[in-house]
Amino acid sequence: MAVAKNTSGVRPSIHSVAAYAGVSIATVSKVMQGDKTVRPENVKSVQNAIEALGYRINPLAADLRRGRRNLVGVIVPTYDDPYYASLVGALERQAETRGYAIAATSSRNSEMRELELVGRMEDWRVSGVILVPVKNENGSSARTLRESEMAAVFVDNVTGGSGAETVAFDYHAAIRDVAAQTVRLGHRRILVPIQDPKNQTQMRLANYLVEQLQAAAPGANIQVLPPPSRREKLAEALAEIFGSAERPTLVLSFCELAITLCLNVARRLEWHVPHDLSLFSFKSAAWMRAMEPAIGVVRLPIDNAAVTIMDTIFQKIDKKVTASRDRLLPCKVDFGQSMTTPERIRRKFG
Amino acid sequence: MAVAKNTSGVRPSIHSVAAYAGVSIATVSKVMQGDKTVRPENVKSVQNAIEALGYRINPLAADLRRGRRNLVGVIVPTYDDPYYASLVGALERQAETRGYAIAATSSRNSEMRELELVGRMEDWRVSGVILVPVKNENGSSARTLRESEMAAVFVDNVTGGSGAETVAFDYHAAIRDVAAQTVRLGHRRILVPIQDPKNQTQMRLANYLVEQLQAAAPGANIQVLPPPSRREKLAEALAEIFGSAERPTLVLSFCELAITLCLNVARRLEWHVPHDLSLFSFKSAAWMRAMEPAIGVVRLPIDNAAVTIMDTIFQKIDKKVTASRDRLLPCKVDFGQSMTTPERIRRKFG
DNA sequence: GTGAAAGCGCTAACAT
DNA sequence: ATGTTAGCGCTTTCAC
Repeated sequence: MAVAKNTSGVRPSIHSVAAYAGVSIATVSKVMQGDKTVRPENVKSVQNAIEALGYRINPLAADLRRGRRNLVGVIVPTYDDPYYASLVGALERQAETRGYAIAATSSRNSEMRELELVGRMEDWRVSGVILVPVKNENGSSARTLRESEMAAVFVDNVTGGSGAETVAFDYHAAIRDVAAQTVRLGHRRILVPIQDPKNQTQMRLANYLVEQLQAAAPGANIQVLPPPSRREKLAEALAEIFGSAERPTLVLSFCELAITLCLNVARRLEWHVPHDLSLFSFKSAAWMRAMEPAIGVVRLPIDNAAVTIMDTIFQKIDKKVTASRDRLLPCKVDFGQSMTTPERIRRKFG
Repeated sequence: MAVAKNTSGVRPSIHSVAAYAGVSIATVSKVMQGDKTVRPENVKSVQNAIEALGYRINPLAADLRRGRRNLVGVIVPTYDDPYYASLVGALERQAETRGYAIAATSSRNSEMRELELVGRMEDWRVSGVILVPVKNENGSSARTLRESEMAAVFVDNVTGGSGAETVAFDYHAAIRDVAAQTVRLGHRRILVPIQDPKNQTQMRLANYLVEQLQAAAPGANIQVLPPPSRREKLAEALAEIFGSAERPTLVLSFCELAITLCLNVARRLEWHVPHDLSLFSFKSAAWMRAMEPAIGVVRLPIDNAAVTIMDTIFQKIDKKVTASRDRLLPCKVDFGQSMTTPERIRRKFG
């Protein structure tokens, strides 16, 4: 039956409920936490009081008293990376499945701010922190975090082997796949555009790619292309590269923009992808999959990652701690139709 | 001078600081809030104690006592929309400028969840809530929010004129610009793909666009294309539309995917954009700007929006309340090079 | 200018 | 099974 809800400005406290129900606040508290040792009729009258008054527990008071909160902090470098945005959403879902909420923050790619945020999480008495580090899990904010009481999991930008709990994507396996396919197809002139030389993880991966390629195809011509100081110059740089006699037959890109610009070059020169130019992107975007031909991409299992991350952090929160592990999640390489052998390219351009 | 920091597991409380400094906790509290009535030497010794002990205020306790928090809740439909993701980041910055933090959550496009989140914000005793409604500012969560003690601002998916405080983008002006340009160029066969018929705001805007076009170009053939049940069917639908004799000369798209697919069609049929097919996208994505020719887009002033939103909500928080207003932010129409007259199309196809 | 004391709303011993 | 009580760490009167 619907009851007239409390309509005054002040929110009812546990005392109001106790008074209304004719019991003590301890009993109300017990009912709130589902304690089984309360007489059914008292449970009933407390529930009535709660309903009538529109009572809701004050988590500030409860958490202050209990000394801990069902809250995990999340720190990502930026929301503007669709993967991080998606990760935050997935973590929110996972946390709520377990009766927790997340406190999401962004470090804006600043290690200094990252450190501040770790401090803020400590102030907020969160149970754990999920940190996607700006750099890696060995910086000062990471150290502070590990030395704190809070459960900590480091995600994505990690080196591993540092004794911290980490969850990352197995980019290396993906890179090996792509390198193998590259060599199998016979490409020997390869362009590798990168997005941001300051992104340590990306640089390590680009280097790993180059190593793999050079090991499997000795003497291959591999050009790593950092972004020019002015973004608009990238188009010019690409135009020049593709105008040269030693033009690449394949682009393996860490940079979304470079993919777009390569498509522009191809269209202008009436090259067809993949027959005149092969493409592959390590960063997946929806439009790349919708293109014809579909651009090959690496896709990250974000939802799986969120599950793994939350499993991991709750093991630590619940003190079911074993040794810390580096967890590696396989990612899916989807070659699409954007890579083929460079034969036609050779025929066409010599 | 560096001092040995407190290294025990427990965090120092205001009592430890008071004891260390040889003053009362009231004095420590005053020093923490910058009260001017404390003797300089006491300020000094309290600061020493804080430094020595590594004291940090417990915001849970402080906020519980004070009855309010320097926190504003943010509820967006999803983080996966780049605009919302970007908005959350911008709001985070703005809030922190004013000494506040945000509590970001996503309603996952569910009005039910939106309502729950409003309740959660109330439980959390936030000072205000910034709500990007799933539907509009007249739903039950919005009503609950307006009836609460919390300052409320509704953003983006709003109808206006409801007496609530709203901040939205002036899509209508942008649509009028695009419609005017369309008519000026002489297009009379126009395709309008939409992303999601359940998105009320988008539907209203699409209808407004159609009205504008029909008013300015009576008898024009305007086809609104909702997404097929299976996403993959969209390519087929487009192929069919562009294969017909009455093929559109212009696509005004509310759907990013449709733009990509139109480019595919154009490439396959060897049509050039804009000479054989004109394009415009109401949703801006980075790759569209990098294309050659650059696709015309509408860009939203997200940073301005964040400033306006925070200004608005702080006026309400600080009780500098006047009447509620509907604020409209101009957005930038950037036509790029993807629209031209349909002359060549007529010549080519009759 | 300072400190004692009350209390924010809750949880958890502990006594009954 | 229930109630009393003592705090959690802080802010804020209000005497002094």
